Amino acid sequence: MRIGELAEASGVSTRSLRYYEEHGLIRSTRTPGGWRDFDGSMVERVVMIQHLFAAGLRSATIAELLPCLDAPPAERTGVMERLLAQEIARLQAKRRDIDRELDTLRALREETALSGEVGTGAAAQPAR
Amino acid sequence: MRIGELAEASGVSTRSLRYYEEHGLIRSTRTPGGWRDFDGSMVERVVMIQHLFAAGLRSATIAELLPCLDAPPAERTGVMERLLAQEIARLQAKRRDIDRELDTLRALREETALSGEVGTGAAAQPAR
DNA sequence: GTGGAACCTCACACCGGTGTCAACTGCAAG
DNA sequence: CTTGCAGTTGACACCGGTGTGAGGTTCCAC
Repeated sequence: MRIGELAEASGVSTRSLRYYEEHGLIRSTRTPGGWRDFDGSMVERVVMIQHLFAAGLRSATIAELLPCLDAPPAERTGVMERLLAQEIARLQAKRRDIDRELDTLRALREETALSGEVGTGAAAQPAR
Repeated sequence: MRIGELAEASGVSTRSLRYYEEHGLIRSTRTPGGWRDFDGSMVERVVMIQHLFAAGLRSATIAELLPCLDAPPAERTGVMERLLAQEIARLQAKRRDIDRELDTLRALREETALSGEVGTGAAAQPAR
């Protein structure tokens, strides 16, 4: 499939797809005329890449991580596992930040609503 | 207190403090010679601003939000409440995103660990 | 009154993913 | 063969918080 199709199928701009390729996140063959030709499996991968970007990973990290998807299990290295663990930890930290700020904002809101009531440590965790 | 002290006390660079002031996040008086003079209460505020940044708020949003901290409750407007509610909603959404990304990464990790097991929708939510 | 640290303003650079424009070429339908 | 859309590369801009440096001024301790 060509870049326009992939863009439409994955919901990512052609600009971004070229960027992904340039940075080794996706691969393509070329037609004799130089047009990119993508494998259908790239749709799924591009979507995942988007998720990883959304999670705050940078392209270099994703590039290191992606071999997990391609390589036969035997070749998966401890490096990748460490990378994964690291990213997971990062996200967990971020999650805690957000929780803390949610607490702050909720306290602020209660304060506003109650006109002066000082919410010391409000904000229980409602089910997600 | 002057900018260097505030920087040290809050752990934020003087550059950033000037930026915060420029964008209305903190205020200062000036000495006759033009040096910034910060109130001691700014330390706490700067720390909070940092947290809000960490949670992904942008300076403009923080600037709109901060009056909640200053204004006596009586003067708090519905606008602020709406803003608060909006940011809370945004953070909650972000939190859900992060949870989803954590799922993705955890699934990837399991896959790696299990050598080829295809994790379709893995990753239960372990207590935070 | 003087040295030097701390401050001032202004300006430019960076990161990294994406938008956008320019100038050019491939491909397929008429 | 022509037309025109879709593709190609390359370059520049943007966002927003921060680093950095130049060139000048203020403050304070000696």
